[in-house]
Amino acid sequence: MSVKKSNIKDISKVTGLSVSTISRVLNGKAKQYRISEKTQEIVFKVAEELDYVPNQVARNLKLGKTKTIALIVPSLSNPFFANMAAQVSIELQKTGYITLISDSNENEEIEREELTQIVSRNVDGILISPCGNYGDHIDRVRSLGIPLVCFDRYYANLEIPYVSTDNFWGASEGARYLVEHGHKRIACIQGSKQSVPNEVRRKGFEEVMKQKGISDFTVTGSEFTVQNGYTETLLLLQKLVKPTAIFSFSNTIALGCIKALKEFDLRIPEDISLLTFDNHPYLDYLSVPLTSIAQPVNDICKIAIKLLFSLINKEELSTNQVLLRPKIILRKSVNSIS
Amino acid sequence: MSVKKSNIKDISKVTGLSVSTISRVLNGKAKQYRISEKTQEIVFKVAEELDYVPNQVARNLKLGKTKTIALIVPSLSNPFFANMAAQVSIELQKTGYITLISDSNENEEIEREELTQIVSRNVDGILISPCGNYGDHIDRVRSLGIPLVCFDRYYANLEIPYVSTDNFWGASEGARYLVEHGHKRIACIQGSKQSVPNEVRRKGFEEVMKQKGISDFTVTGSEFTVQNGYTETLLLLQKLVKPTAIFSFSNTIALGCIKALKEFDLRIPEDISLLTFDNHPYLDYLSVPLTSIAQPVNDICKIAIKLLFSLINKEELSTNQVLLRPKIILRKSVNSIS
DNA sequence: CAAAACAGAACAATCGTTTGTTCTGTTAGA
DNA sequence: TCTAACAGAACAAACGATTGTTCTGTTTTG
Repeated sequence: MSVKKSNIKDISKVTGLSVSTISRVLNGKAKQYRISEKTQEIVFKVAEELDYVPNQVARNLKLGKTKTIALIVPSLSNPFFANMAAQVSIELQKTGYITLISDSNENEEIEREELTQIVSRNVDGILISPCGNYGDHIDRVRSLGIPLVCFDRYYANLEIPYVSTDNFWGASEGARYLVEHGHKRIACIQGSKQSVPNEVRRKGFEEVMKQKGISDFTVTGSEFTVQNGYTETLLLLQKLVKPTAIFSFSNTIALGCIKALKEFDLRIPEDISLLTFDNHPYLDYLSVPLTSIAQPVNDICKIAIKLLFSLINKEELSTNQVLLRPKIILRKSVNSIS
Repeated sequence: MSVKKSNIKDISKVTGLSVSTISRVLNGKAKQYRISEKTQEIVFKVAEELDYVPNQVARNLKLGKTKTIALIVPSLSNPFFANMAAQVSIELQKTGYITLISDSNENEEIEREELTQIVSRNVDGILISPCGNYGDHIDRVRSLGIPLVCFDRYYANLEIPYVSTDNFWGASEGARYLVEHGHKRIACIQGSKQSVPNEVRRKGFEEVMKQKGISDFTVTGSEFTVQNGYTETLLLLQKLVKPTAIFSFSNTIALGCIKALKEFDLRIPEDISLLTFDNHPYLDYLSVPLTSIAQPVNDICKIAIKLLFSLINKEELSTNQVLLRPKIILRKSVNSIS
């Protein structure tokens, strides 16, 4: 029943040729080492017959390359990162690479452990959306000479290449959009303060509030979760004077908002407007289609991969810190008020 | 800048001990090979100092084990599989395993290639939700002695262990639920006919139609996609006599239904009822919360992993083909009609 | 015709571990 | 005092590939 996998030695035994010759033929180095056509044919034929597939583990040990990229995200169940993972996996597939995946569960400790695991597996490169405040473990990996690119989340103070959304611009645009629609009492519900994108968004938002001379705004919240959106919205609704618009910093937070608003029988956008970061196919089908600031997920992935491969190939990077502008997708959750 | 990773030889050089001794200490086999306490201390200390992490690739080559599990799904961007992936990744993490992920993109050819890649990497086990009609490539992997478990989708005719939803029961219950709410014209929109779950669901549905003496039903559609749901719903709405209820076989299909219904200004459930397979956090927030047949994703993952580890540990399996009952989550998309 | 040149393939070291076996002292027993 | 027993550690062969080097004939050249 259990047919053992065949290896290069099996081919050697069957053909009577040495393993080195076989290896060379199979790696297309026949010309270079002047191996005869006839020998090549034999090798290919027998390899085929034996259903030979090179043992990558052995190959990797010798070559120091694994044709493997690791992807570390804070939460695979978050559609945003799931999409990233899908993209990356499919993109890497095309180049013969395979993807190791790790969900750090927004836990820096786990992230550290997984990173160690991954490094010990000699991956050729790492794509990571780190979840913590400190990047020392990441920087150590980089100083080990392992190509690494951050995406979405990053460390502004470290010299680690990253690709992310221009969150300042996005948040500014979002804030302006609200203000220009007449909103003067705006509540922002943010995510994790440990996350650079969150901080940048907050700054962008606050900057516009200042520019526009709006003082009646709040920034609350602490996590990129439905629960956080729900809780913070409930708190907002307890206030005597309610905000006219909520600016949510993630799709998950927005869901929480919707839930809370529904419980209070408040309509979007008639009673309160809602603008959120992150796009998702579902947004079109919600009770009220949400106007959202769509991050260029595709481009972020593609560029992150491109940078990573540049590092792997030891090419010079012209830029290694990239910010891409998001796009505001207008739906129906923001009302014009006078 | 680039500090090289240290290996067991470096420790050997620093301590003056042989690599075998160091390996034994580090693997907790000191007692067994009577290595003195003092020597152990030295080894641990130096290993720590050198920031030593064993090279898994070398270890794997020697041991034939990689502490790696591969997960192959038809589409990571489908929330259903993304959730699976998140679950699996986190679950495996706990046992020191790491997850290789592959998105076959509903393409059997890609699935084959990825499978080859994965096998060549000596993974310890494979979890797969196969996307094709034929399981020969899967069976070949199994006959290679590589532990493999199918989940969600499987091959009923092959002796490959699987864990899935009791789709017959789920579809029957769903169908009964509709009939008992007075529906007599029911349109079923199915997904891929290549998928066993789809076929089983269809049979469950048709069985109930027969039992209940309902002849005015249809089964159409061909893909688990939004587009398919959209198209098929549009077609249904062209008919002179429209169905009173639509039974969608996936969350993606349901989204397509909603889109089409919206375009026709039809309300759910007043004008037409909608029942769907798959649950998702978003379903609660849709314009009308969808009543759904929730697959026990968590349990499927846990059991699939359990089976896989049984295979890995060469334990006897009492059962290796498991079907778990889904749960109908009542929301508001199905109307009672008289 | 001897030596050089070359074609064609084998040899052997290596990657970083693990592990069965062997080696070297010291201690205990007779 | 001699040997057996044992503690403590080193040796060396794998695992399956890759690759610089060497080997063996045959052909070409002067």
